Amino acid sequence: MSVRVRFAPSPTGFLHIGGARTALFNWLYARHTGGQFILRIEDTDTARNTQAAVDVILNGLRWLGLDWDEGPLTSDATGPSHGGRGPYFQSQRKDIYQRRVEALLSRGLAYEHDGAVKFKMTREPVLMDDLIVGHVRRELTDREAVDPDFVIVRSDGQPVFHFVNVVDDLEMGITHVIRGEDHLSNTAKHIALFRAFDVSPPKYAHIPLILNADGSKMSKRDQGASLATYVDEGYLPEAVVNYLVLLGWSPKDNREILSIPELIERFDLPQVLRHNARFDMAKLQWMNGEYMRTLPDDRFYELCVHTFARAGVDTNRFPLPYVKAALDTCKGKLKTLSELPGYAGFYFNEVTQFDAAAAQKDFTPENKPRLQRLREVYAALPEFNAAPLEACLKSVAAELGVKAGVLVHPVRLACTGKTAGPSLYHLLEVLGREKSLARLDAALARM
RNA sequence: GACCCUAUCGUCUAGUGGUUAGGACACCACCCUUUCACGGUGGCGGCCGGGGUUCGAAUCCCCGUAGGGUCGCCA
Repeated sequence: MSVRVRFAPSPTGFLHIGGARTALFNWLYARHTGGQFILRIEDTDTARNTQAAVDVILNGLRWLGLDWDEGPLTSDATGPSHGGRGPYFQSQRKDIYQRRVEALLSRGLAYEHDGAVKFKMTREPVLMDDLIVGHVRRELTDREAVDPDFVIVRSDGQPVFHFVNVVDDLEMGITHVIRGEDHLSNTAKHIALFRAFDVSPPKYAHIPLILNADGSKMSKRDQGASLATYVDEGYLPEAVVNYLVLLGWSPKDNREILSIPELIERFDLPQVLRHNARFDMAKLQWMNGEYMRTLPDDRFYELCVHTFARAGVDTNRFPLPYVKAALDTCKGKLKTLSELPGYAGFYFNEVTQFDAAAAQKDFTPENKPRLQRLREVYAALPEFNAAPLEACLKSVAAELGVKAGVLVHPVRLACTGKTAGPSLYHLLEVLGREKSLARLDAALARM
């Protein structure tokens, strides 16, 4: 029997990073086994479920590169979809739920109570055999001992989560339910429901949760809880995917940077850990830097141009070769794209602000004649290229009897406004003689 | 309160009875580079506690403790 897994988010307006990982694990399992990955939208909460909220989910999955074999094609609940087990929006499946409720009612497995419909839950402990957690014997809690039955249809006619979730998994032929461990206790209810329908439940695999850095539960409000944060802050989807998969899963051989094809080949449920993991932003940053460094040039340019555009810098005003040359000096030096405008903005904007502490130290009266001398030499340089620029600076330093750093630091500050940035000689070459000398002059005027 | 899950460096993890407890991120030092980043070398740092079982426990069992989850006419 072919594997069928699903990701069934509720469109609340954002995609939780934990949800993204759940989707990833499901997707990887489907791809690993040659099965189907199904996307189902649990939009029963009509009050807050909007089409825009569905787009957040669809776009988030697309950004991560998690394509679904069955599910909606657009965020329109009544719109087109892929697959023969639709509709894939719960809001469009009311008659299916209705039929299932009636079936339970007619067989005496559910009953009406205060206008709602309650399911007759088993009084016995439920045994589960989880692919990750193992054997679990779920006893009734004290509250459940008083009344184990639970509502499956509210008095307003709306079926509840536990019910629709099970009915859909059943109708859609889901074979493996891979979801967060927060659902482990509820699984007893779900298993009982499957049995009431005379079908054997799917296999369950409960994955550990992602916690905040301090070990507390990661909720919507917490920094970094939304996938959008990583999109906005210039992370690469491949880095996010790689980082996420390592939270609760291990390839067991000390390797950490793994490509998607490698992940698909190696991912499996038995290697999923049982304990929760804390989110470590520093490690994600490191990993993002690793991916940034190996990005193909064209994609790097494209991402950089977008990043500048979002920061209000239109790089299209500059000749393409200039833009590319400028970006080439940044390649491999950034951990995230969001650092780019601050790192290389000087290529596209005038430098009006200088690092205060550095200016105090470098823009001094005694440095003025030194910089003036270097300016003269640079002005007369036949070729304004990195190699001669470096050689010249060094010979001027020697002539002046100072270390190269004495000239390097003020020049960098004058041309970029910062103390850190691309290789000095290469950035001067890209900037060109005219701009470089103008910036030197502006700095000299301040000394 | 009840029920369920979990527990190795600060963090992510390897480890399934015998290892000097390994790797990665972070941190520190040095090298490379007169910026930053990368890279290289070295360092710091861990089996939650207590009982068992065993010739021998990070590994198995029990009890604590701690963290997380669930007990809704939320999903």
